[in-house]
Amino acid sequence: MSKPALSRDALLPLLAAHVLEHGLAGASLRPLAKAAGTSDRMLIYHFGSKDALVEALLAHVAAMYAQALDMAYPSEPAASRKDCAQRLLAIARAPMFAPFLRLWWEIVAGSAKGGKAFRASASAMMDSQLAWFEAHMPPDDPDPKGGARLVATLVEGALMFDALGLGDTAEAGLAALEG
Amino acid sequence: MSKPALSRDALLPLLAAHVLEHGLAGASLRPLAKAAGTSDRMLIYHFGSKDALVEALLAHVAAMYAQALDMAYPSEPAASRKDCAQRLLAIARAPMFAPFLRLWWEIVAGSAKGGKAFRASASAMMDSQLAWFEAHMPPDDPDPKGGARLVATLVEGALMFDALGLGDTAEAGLAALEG
DNA sequence: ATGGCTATGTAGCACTCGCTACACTGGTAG
DNA sequence: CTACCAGTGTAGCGAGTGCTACATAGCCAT
Repeated sequence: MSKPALSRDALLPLLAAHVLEHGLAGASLRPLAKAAGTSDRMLIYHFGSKDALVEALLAHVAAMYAQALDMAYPSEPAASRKDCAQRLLAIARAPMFAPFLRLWWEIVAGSAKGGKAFRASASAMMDSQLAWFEAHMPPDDPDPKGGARLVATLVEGALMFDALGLGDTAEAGLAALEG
Repeated sequence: MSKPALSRDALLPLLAAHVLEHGLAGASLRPLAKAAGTSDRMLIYHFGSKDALVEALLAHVAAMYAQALDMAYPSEPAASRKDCAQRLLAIARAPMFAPFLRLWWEIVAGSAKGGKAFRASASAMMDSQLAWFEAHMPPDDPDPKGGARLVATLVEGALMFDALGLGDTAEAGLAALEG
């Protein structure tokens, strides 16, 4: 109420940009502060602690991601689930998403290790994505909600292969899908 | 030739155990050394540098993983790709694999960021897994190799949802698969 | 003007990091 | 016996970590 926390909002985009470029793991206060044009002293002042900063940062990145998905909205409806998965994979592979994906796997790893903030951010990003996927399912799909989850599972699996440099395997997997 | 590097082999299992339990990200020399009953001094002595240690460690973990897969070999053949994916997912969810999965997502993240050792380890683990999956495909599958890649994509995607605490979504996705 | 609030700069603390210098052991080869 | 050398313990270096103490500048209400 009385603490509008002005500067957090101004800082977060700059911090997010730095993290998207350099990764979250090795992000320490002084480089982050430098990237945002301020000092470590002020980051702690505004966010209270590094943990709180990371939490706010992850929430911000999730919001950025949701917005980026909206931007990417081209999309005639797909002909089949397979077609849908292949199209969505192609979109996710666009260069603009590469930094997000690099960060995404860090978030998944953090979430797997039990990080609360990581999991919250991951859920937010996944919710955006599932909703977006659901909106792109073929119009004649008998179970769009389940289909979207299937497609999401496929696309995420394929993106994992991409992250490993095994894009071919991802292609082969999707190609083997019936439909 | 003349440097058999005895102790590396004795050290690696202990180091691997520590990393599987505590994660790779925050693994620094002194705790690692303590877990292995030696000193940071000796770790550097035996491995040359921390990077080299991590590289050896990841290779070792990949070998452990391949062996763990063999141990888990129960397996009547599956009735369908869907059945296959669901069975393999159930196996991957067994408690004995939980530490591997936690570490796995760290490796994926490291690989996505371009880490050479991470990628090599990930490829080794993925190769084991693909071979194992291929051996568990339904016997009447027209394209076992492609099918195995499809199933792997599905299982990895589902495991990612698990890591996010969204096991239900993973279930829903697999359930929506035809067959 | 005065006091209190938010915001900021400068220094620094206690700690951990990867890594190294130095001294010393034991065993083995000449 | 001597010389060497792989292996090990102790101590420490320089850099970086999250965070804090202290002083101070500007602003706004009394």
